[in-house]
Amino acid sequence: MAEDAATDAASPDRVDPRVRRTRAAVLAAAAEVLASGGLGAFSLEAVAQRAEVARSTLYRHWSDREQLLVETVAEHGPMAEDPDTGRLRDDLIAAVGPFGAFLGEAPSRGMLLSMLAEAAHDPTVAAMQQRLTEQRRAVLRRLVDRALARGELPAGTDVEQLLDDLAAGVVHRAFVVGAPVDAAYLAGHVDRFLTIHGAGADAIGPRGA
Amino acid sequence: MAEDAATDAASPDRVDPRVRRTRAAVLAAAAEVLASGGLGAFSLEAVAQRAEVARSTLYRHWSDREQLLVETVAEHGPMAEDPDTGRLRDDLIAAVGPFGAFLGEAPSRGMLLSMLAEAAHDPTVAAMQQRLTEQRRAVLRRLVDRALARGELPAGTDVEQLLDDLAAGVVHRAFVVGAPVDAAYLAGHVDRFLTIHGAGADAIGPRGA
DNA sequence: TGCGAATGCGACGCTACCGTAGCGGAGTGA
DNA sequence: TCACTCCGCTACGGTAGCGTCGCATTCGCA
Repeated sequence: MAEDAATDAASPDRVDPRVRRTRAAVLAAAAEVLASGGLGAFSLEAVAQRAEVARSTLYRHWSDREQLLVETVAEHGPMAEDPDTGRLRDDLIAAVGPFGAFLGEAPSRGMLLSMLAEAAHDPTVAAMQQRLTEQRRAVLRRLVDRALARGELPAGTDVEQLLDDLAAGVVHRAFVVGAPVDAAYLAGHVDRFLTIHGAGADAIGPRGA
Repeated sequence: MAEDAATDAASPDRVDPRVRRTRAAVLAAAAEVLASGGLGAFSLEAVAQRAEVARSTLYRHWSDREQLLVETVAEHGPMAEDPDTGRLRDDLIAAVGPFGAFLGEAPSRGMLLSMLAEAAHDPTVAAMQQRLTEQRRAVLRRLVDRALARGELPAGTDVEQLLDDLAAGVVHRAFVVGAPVDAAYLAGHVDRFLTIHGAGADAIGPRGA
């Protein structure tokens, strides 16, 4: 399936540039379609047209609609970095920022919601969704663990609870309130939860404040 | 449209029991279809079959698919009571409990997610969704205001923030974690946020504890 | 320049669903 | 009982999307 190009020669990294181009264009187009029109608009016809690619070409790279949907969503999963500014607050803002901006916009929010909705009755999508969530969470957990080791947080801190609180606020704001997850919100949100979880006063607010 | 039966006679409440039965059966079936298969499975064919009703009958009560979808979702919106136990904690648990149980189950969770996904690119659904959310929020706001008047919460309490925190936790647990919003979770969640928001010690935990 | 692979194009049959229509039967209320 | 309303059934034309196929064309690479 996906390793067709990798098995035909001794150099597995060599991929026909046409293939690379086509796949990239299609996946980008698929994400756009999903974002703007939701699952209902996600037809191979629409994707092909947007990608300026023949519909038959899609079947040369993905076995069916489901396959393309899954891979499209998987592309837009991680969205988290692993900054190391030496200060938990700034690490969190740097890590969550891009992802928050992403799902704070209506189109991408629609895409993630479509995925969550699909996951509710499709084990394949649900498993992938679970995997992506854990992936993002792992990044944040690393940041928090480092801060804990530095003594920025009390020794008995419930890390999982902290991560839940952090994610809950962002998710609620994006999905329910429908407001942008911008820098100002994020800073306030992070500060609030650092306070709640007993971070020292010097760990909260803009650095040096 | 909907007031056909109401305008034909002097007694506006009288509705042909056959109509009442049919509408109820269809709306229930529609909710089931939406919950189990998501938006993709929400065809009039499927709804009619599940409701054990002729497809043509649907067109006698709803103008089109969209109409039926909106009314189906609107039926399952409020889900909030207005208990008055005299204690905020118990009020909140009583009010959120049924709704939490509803969206904690996979099928109904799927239904709400489908609606949210649709709302992301359909103004009609978005408006309705917004209305339902505010409706639920208003119930909770009333409880909190009462508690504030009773002195259960500090005078300067940020009520909207409290409501956000409450909703955020529930939404995150149901939609992202995918865990049931049961009584045990809810009690812990409410207690945590009452503590955070500075409620007196006697306002937290099981009554009398 | 020439070979092979990837793509474009158009067509095919198939399925599912939409929205409409008309007729006969059955339930409802006076 | 009788008129009226609602419903089941069947069929229709139309649209949209799926997945497949064969052939011509273009592109990448040696």
